[in-house]
Amino acid sequence: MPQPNVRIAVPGPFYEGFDYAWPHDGLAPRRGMRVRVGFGRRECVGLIVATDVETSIAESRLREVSDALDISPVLAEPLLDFILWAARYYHYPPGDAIYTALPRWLREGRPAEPSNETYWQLTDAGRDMDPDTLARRARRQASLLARLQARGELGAGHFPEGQGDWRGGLQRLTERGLAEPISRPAYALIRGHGTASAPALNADQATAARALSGEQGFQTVLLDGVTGSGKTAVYLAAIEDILARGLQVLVIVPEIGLTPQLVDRFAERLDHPLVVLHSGLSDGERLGAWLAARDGEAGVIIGTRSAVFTPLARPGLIVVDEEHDTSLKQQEGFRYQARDMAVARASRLAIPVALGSATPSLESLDNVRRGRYHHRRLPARATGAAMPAFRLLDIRGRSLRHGLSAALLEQTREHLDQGGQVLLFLNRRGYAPTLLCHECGWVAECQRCDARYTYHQAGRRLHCHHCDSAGGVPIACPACASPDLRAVGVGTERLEEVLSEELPETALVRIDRDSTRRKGEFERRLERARNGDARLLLGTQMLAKGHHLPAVTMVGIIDADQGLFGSDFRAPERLAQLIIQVAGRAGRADRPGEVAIQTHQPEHPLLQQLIQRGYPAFAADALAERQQAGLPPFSALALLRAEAVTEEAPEAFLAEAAELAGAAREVGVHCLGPMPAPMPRRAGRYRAQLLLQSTERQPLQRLLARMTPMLKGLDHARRVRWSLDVDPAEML
DNA sequence: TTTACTTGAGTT
DNA sequence: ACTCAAGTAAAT
Repeated sequence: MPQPNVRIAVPGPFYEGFDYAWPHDGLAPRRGMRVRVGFGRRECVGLIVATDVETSIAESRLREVSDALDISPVLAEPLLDFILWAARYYHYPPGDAIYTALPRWLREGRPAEPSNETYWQLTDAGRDMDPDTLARRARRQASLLARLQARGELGAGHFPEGQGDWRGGLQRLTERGLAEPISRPAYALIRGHGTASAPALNADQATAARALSGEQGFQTVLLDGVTGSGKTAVYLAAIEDILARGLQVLVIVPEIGLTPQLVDRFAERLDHPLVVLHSGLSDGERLGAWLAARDGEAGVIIGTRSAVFTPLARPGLIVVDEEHDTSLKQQEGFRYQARDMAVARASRLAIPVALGSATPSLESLDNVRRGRYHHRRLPARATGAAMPAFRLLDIRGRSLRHGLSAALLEQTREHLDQGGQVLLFLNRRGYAPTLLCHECGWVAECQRCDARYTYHQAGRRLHCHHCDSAGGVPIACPACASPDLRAVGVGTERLEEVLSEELPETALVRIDRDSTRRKGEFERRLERARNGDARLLLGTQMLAKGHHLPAVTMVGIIDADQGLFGSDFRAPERLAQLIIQVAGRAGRADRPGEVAIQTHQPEHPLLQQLIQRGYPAFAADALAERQQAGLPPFSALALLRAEAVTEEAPEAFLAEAAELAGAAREVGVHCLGPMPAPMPRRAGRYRAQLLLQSTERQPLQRLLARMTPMLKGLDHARRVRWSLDVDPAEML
């Protein structure tokens, strides 16, 4: 009798599964179960992607599955099919795609069960015992008992690392019969208090929340509301509805930095256990949270982009917050766009999905125009504060004191004098982006990149922001020996120096990656900004994203020009989003805020449109430009990148790939390149790229489906590292 | 002749 | 991706 065969997805660059015989004595194979298989000379953990397979592999060469690792699928069929669909869409090997969706412990073949955690509860005796009556020598036990009585339970999570011998104390309480240890699955649940009451929603918010409560099945709702318009209140109202119906909600947020505030707010409001999924978790916590989502223990799952592949026992709603944010796109390995995957997943699950932003991506706005997404605007500021007034500061021909115009400084002074708080934004850290010899023009350049070194005065170092290499600052010019080396251009470090000279009385806090490197420093500085200790705030985009700074009355953007000249066609969109997001920090309280933007391009039409008529008008114009130029969302792009230590290999590989693309003869697909990457050499490697552009998605997808599996076999394939980026977010 | 590194083929 | 065999370059 022939054995039933299974097809296994194994990790590695394989676009097809591998067939294995299923052992006679084992349980029935099912899709989504993990197996251990011999693969070549090694063993690996793979996933059953098909059963009852008619294999074309000769019986003599067909190997048998070594071990079944699960008695039921770790990935339920709909989720497995969704991941496989995503892998096909991005032309990424399915085995690797499955691996990115699984917690590490499951990839390693550990059982798909939560580990056990021990926690302590009071016994009846412990409940009645007054901690003060414990022996005077047992101070630790008394305090533990008091904490137990206050909290109801204590576990490892309640004690920070290295906080004494709490285990011993609880052990003693156990011996006295006052406490008892309980073992339970470590699901990493955060208990909601459900104490905060629901704020009254205005009409717009209520309509939006109703659209998300799921009666209509799948629909995509673009929640378009300025900062402070109460998007979170809408999420929460919809989430409460969904939870009340016994379903779960998946919330995708762009970055870990934004999570604590959001998690706190959710926990205060919702009377359901929730879990967070982000890169800061230990492997055990991650598995616990993942299983809590899969087994329905958690009502709300809040996570960064990879959470879009989390299993859900009873899916009811997906929320993507800050849907325009670039960090929703994974930039290495499995390069998926989490927002797009959230919409696709919601569609398969027939549940609603909310995309929230004050500055929606042009892609989403276009989907609204095409009738694919519902547009829900939340125009009114829930707090009632007026929108900020914008002002362009023309700095052409003006003398700048280290990048700071007299007008901007003057306006800053006024606001400070009137008791306001001022936020200055400069997206360039370090002291100066260039170190130049005034005598001969020599410039300090990174040896491994086509980039200049940034001069950091704090550490007296030259630092490359692209490859992280660093060097000392030369005392004299290496080319002409002149000692006259000058820092040219402004970074946040220098701006801080200038500001503290100009405004010596003003308490200033700088927030960028350098000043917040120490653990907890970011929170400390943010707190100084929030409580008003610091009157002048200076920072990079770290400061721009999602932090509530209610006292800010003025925002200054030091250099808007970078965004207007950027090589990337999305640069203006990013700049506009940044300006609006930063502006959202201003004027939240009683006084209207002001936003001043320094630029050499005050007549730039997109900039004009943005400040005169707002983001929607800007977006309409920017979309029209995209349509003119045949750029996304009016065409589909895929970018094939290659890099190598030799200069020739990437281009040679891409030339071969271009030939493959041409041979496919897909009408409407254009092949541009090979061309050097915007930064041709980075970290000692030469980089080039090939752009595939198509008016319609379908022919491009067909082309990629045929071409990608052949790339591995190209003559130069082994001489380069290549990657394919479907719907690239940045053209870098 | 031995040993270190590169290159190519193949994984069911 | 990973592993092995075959091939080549340089150390003995």
